[in-house]
Amino acid sequence: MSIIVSPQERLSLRSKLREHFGFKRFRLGQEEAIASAMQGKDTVVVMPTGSGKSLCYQLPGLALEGTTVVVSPLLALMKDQADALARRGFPVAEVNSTLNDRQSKLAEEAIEVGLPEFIFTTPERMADPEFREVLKRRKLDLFVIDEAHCISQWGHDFRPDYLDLGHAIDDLGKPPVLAMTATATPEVIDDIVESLHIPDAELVHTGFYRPNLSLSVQRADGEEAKRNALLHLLSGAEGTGIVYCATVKAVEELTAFLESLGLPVTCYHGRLSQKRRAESQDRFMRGEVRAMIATNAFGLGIDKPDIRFVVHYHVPGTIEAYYQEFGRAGRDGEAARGILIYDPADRALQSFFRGKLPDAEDLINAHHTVARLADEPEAPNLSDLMKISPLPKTRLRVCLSMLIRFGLVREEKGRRYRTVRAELMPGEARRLASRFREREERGKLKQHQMVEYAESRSCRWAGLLDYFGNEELPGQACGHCDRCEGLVDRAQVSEAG
DNA sequence: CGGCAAAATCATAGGATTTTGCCGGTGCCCTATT
Repeated sequence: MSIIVSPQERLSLRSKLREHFGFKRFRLGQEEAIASAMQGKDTVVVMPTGSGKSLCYQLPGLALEGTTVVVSPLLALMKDQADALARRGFPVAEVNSTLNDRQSKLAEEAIEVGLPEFIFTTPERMADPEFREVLKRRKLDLFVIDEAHCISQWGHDFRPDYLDLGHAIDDLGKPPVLAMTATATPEVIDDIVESLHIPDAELVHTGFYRPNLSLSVQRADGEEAKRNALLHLLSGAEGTGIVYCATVKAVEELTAFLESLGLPVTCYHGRLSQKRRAESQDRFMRGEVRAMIATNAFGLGIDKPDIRFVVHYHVPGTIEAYYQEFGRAGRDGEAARGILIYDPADRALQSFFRGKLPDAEDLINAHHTVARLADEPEAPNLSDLMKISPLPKTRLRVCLSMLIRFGLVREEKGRRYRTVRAELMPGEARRLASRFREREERGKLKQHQMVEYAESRSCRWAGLLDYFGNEELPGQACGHCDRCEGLVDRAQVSEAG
């Protein structure tokens, strides 16, 4: 870490910590991250879940003069954070689709007069030039991206506005940027730095090792074997945990199965109504169930310190996803377990989910769709385009965002689109699409590395730390994974003998 | 990509084999109805 904190600065930061939050001391990494942000530097913070990342933006946001913008991936997450600050008496504003016209107007007026200390919003809002105009009238002291790995994880094929944050930051006059995440490989950090246009960012990294989490992999072939393995685990496990499945169908079937055996479980996935999600999450948070059966929709921002186990019922797509998911266990520092139930047959599903980035044909299709409506008096918006496009909605949006970045389409007021040129030639489209090949190859490799982890014969933690960038274990073996528990026991026996 | 089920084919009439079709996660936001 290259951030120097002078003794005076240290004193001043600590007094602010006491004054605003009532804490006496900083936790690992916080002081460096805060000092960097306070000095107006761009900063990337990589800290495990539950180690106090939020404070890294809250303290500078309060101490510095100006308004702090916080970009969050989920409305629910945003609400939690905004409410927490509001409870401490700090003025906050949320800007997102939950506001009606009147509320939007009020929020905008409040921002214009500089009332909120913190403004919480989404990458989609940041892509709106009109909203940026409102922000431009204020002095911004810090621009925060929470869960910044989403840029790399979602930006390319799911939420393209994540990739436009760099443009938004430039447009706002480059306020100091603070990007925070719990999970990032060196490549993902590069991705973040590049797409936010912050090449000289300071990196504050507290490491990935979580000695209270013990890891294991259980091979089980076929549904029956997997169910038995899970039942065995649940019967031996204490406390509450999460069981991750890859599909909604699997979540529902497994939940029904466990309930039929009288086990108190609940479930969560993206196809449940908001109401049922909230109910299910509440039951889990209150510890009323043994396990939450869920897809990867469940997890971001879940702040339950005493999750005792995380089981993966299907092999996840990448080691990052895996680390992030099992990492939700044991935030209280007490012992907890991460167990992967591994059936090689499940790999196929992840190959599908890896999906493919737009190809030349998709780009031509999207461009052609915009061109077809060029003669209309008003430029088409997304819903106009969707009516005549052969592409599904998300793919169309991703293609549009790419075409804008390539300078082939431009966006007009009110999220309307016009072609810059009447036609996109196949050769050119192929050339553009070929830029995504490398990313696709990387995706394949990442999936392969997850499989290698599952099939590995060496220490699980050593493998993970190596994946995240050569971090070393404190000792030879971690002593708490299925691969080296035995070794340590034997070593201790021979020492004793 | 690959598992699974239904449909089609083969070959010589009930059943086995091959082919085809379908499905699968994550959330902003906006708009039209209740």
